Amino acid sequence: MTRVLVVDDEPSIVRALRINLTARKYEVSTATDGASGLAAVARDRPDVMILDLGLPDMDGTEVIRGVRGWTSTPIIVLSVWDQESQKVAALDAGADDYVTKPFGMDELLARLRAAVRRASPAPDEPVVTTDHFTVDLAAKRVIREGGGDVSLTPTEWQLLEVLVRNRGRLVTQRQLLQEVWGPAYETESNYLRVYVAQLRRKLEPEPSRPRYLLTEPGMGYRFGD
Amino acid sequence: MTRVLVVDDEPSIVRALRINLTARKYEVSTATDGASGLAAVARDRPDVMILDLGLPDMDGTEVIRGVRGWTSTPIIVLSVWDQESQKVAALDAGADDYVTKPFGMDELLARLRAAVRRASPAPDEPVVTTDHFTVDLAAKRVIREGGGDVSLTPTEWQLLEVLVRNRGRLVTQRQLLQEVWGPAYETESNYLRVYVAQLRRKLEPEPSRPRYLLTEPGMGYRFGD
DNA sequence: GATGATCTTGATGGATCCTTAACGCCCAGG
DNA sequence: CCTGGGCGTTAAGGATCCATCAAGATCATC
Repeated sequence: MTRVLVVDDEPSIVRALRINLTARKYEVSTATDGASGLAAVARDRPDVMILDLGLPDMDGTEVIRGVRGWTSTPIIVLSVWDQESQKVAALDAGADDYVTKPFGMDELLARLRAAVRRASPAPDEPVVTTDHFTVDLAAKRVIREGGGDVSLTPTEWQLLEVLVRNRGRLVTQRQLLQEVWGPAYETESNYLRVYVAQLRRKLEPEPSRPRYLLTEPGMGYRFGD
Repeated sequence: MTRVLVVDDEPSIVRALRINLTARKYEVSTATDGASGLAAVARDRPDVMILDLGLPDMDGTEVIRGVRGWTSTPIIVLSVWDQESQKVAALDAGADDYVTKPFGMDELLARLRAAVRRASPAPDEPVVTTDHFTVDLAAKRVIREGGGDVSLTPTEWQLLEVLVRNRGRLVTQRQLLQEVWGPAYETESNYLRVYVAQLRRKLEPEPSRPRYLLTEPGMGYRFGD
């Protein structure tokens, strides 16, 4: 069954969507602000997300970016203002489609079907290219600019993968340790230092002056392009 | 590698497309007006064409007709005007798909993939050739360079087939075991070692120093060209 | 039922990787 | 000036994983 997450602060809209979507055999979960919306995406792993841009706590594009950082779940944006700039910002941030309030339920359902259909066949894994190397997440390969493959151990690869999937964003030590080593290792920040150093030796042009694997003192690490 | 021709007179659009497409392993060529666009189709023989309707020198539908005169290369049309009539005209002239600016890159990429997929009835190249042997997936045969068939047992063949179909990509042990032996054998990584060794004896010029059947310690195997 | 090919299973040595601890550096605060 | 915390670096063990070999079990074929 297709899971839909509705994030909107207007109770009447949420109720209308819940009724219509449930009647059409969608599994519906809801949130009423950006923060709990992001949490709901992580928790429920919906197949598609319907997001109101006018939330009380966060800017809509921030929510989109927060979701896009780690999943390609389709996002359909709702907004009352028919402003082209806002539309561009939302789409540039990674939204898949855009519906202006007030909307016809039939149109929304059609776009919902289209979004789910488009997303299902091949959710392309990203390929990240820098000046010095290319990371191919699907092939689990790192190719140095100029030919040679870089061979990474499983742990090195997992760590790099988490950082690359969140590229440009800070990833906390706790999050890295949890995703690579598991929840029991949240405090073993020593592991991070060892493995970040190994990755730097293999990837950075000047390992002692990192350009891609950046330290945020006291916080965590960041993959910067 | 899939070749994409971008015809658009807006430098920012061309740049954005070039960056995104190149990062996803497309080969990109560009043109900034209709006449040079038509010339580029003839010269580069792209696998798919992205065409802006608002070109300075020609009407978009004319460009489409010019291309359709001699090839069925898929055409994805871009336009800033969301007018139903123009959309119909472009599609009637022979365009395959239609995207309204501003567009989401994910959507465009999805439509691009769909267009390429529709255009190529034989999705997989059934023959893979290396310097030392040729694998014919359709005929289920391996021919050594210089004549002579290599005879493989059924299990050896299945294993080779999975690796070759994913050539260049890492295939995890679990995936290999699941596809060759079935879901119940996910942990029998011993089987893999035995059969990879047999394949290496039969295919590799130096079985002890593999060139094609590569081990990724802790993760799986990879067929490298 | 005999034979040969194929598949499973176990054992061994060697290579690779993970963990852990120790040390030095830098910087902020006392 | 000293001290402590966070970070980078290195190296050595122990654990894990891999390649190889060989022998028993299974299967197909006649």
